[in-house]
Amino acid sequence: MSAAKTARERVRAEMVREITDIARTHLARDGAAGLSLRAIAREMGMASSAIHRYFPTKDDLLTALIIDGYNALGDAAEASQRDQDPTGRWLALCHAVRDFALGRPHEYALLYGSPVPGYRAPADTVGPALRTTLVCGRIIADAGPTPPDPTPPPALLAPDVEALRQVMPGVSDVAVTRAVTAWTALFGAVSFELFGQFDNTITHRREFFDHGMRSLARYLGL
Amino acid sequence: MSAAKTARERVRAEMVREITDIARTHLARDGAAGLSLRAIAREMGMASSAIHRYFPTKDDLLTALIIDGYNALGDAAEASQRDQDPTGRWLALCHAVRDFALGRPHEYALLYGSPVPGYRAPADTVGPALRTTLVCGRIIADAGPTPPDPTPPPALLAPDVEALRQVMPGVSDVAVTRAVTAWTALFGAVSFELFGQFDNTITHRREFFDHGMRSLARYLGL
DNA sequence: CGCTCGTCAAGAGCACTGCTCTCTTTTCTG
DNA sequence: CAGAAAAGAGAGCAGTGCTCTTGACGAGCG
Repeated sequence: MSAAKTARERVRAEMVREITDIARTHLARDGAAGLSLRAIAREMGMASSAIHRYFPTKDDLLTALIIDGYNALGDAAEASQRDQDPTGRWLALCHAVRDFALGRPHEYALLYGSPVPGYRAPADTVGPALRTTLVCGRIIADAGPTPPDPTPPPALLAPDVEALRQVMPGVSDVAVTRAVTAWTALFGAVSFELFGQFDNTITHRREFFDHGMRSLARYLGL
Repeated sequence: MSAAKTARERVRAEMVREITDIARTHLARDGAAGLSLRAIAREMGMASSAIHRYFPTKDDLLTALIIDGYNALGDAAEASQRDQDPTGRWLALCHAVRDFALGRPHEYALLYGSPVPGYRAPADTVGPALRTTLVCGRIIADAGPTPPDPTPPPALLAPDVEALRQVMPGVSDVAVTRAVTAWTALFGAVSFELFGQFDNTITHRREFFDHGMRSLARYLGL
């Protein structure tokens, strides 16, 4: 009964798909703020008011695009995990994230840039968003023990570390916090490159990124 | 001859100041996309068209706000450098950046978040933007030699490293690339916290950040 | 002093936007 | 087949950035 929907429901799903497809095209061309429901409706040959039947609000459309974006990045991140060497897996993940960001910059900005003002991410986005994080967690968990750190995390952070350990079971406190730092460093590097902070400074972007991520792999004890 | 401007020029400068002040208020309340030239003009009791005499375009207003923002962050970064211990200076810088971001989130987003679509930063912004980076460079340069890294940067990166050494004279190749990685990690951590990636995950944000930055200090060999 | 010219403010107007409301048409269902 | 539900269309509201034209004001020059 899942595939045998009524004709109405099938055409509705098709409309939703067409709307998001066109929206993605416009997003890639003009960025998030350039998204216009009226322009999408125009391109589809329908009245501007009719599009609100499918996405009551522009935020709803953005949410759909964000979920799709997280899933696309999650797909890429998971697909990158073919190697068995932890360092190789980490590097593959890093480059998967970077390639996604460079290939679909506006979509990446939607996910990891400043949130669109007035927009509050609903709960539906956290699941897809977690997929990429889980890939990282698995790498850390599979890599085994990490060299001891001279200053372990303070006791105050114990509950947070415990919660984070859910995505990387069996990992030491030190490795958990280092993983978070490396994780933020990865997205910091990608965002800096994408948002122009490296303009007029770093020319060999890919090599620089690769070198930095290798350095972080050692920092992680991989 | 710098202070003794004509009366017209003085009132003009005052108008520009008032516009940017009101704009900053609106920015803090509604974010960058919520900025409205008409709303600012309304609050000043002037016609919406008159504001274009001072800022021909919305982008020009944004540029002014961005330059002010970089300078405010640069002030905070420089003011944080009282300590003599390299690790202390690094931590002070990190917390200065984080405090700025938490205190003026929309302004931080303007500087380090996704660029406003269609907006291209003019050259006037790179000078103020560099101030904060220079603080970091001085810390690294003052700290002295770094422990050797098993894998130095590839030869291809030599020119980039050389260019980066301008902001941290006398620093080894390894330390230069590590500094960039730590630098991106700092802003990655701040952006993740500010843009909600740590929601429902990390509760003791300040302590977690502090611990991560301390770990990066050791990574930097401070 | 008078006159011109640059600056500034104001108003109307254009082309957009998101969103709502009403009305009609189409489609599914009991 | 008739009624209900869903979808489309159009008009309209309030808002936006930006332009153009029209007047007023003041500073500098002959």
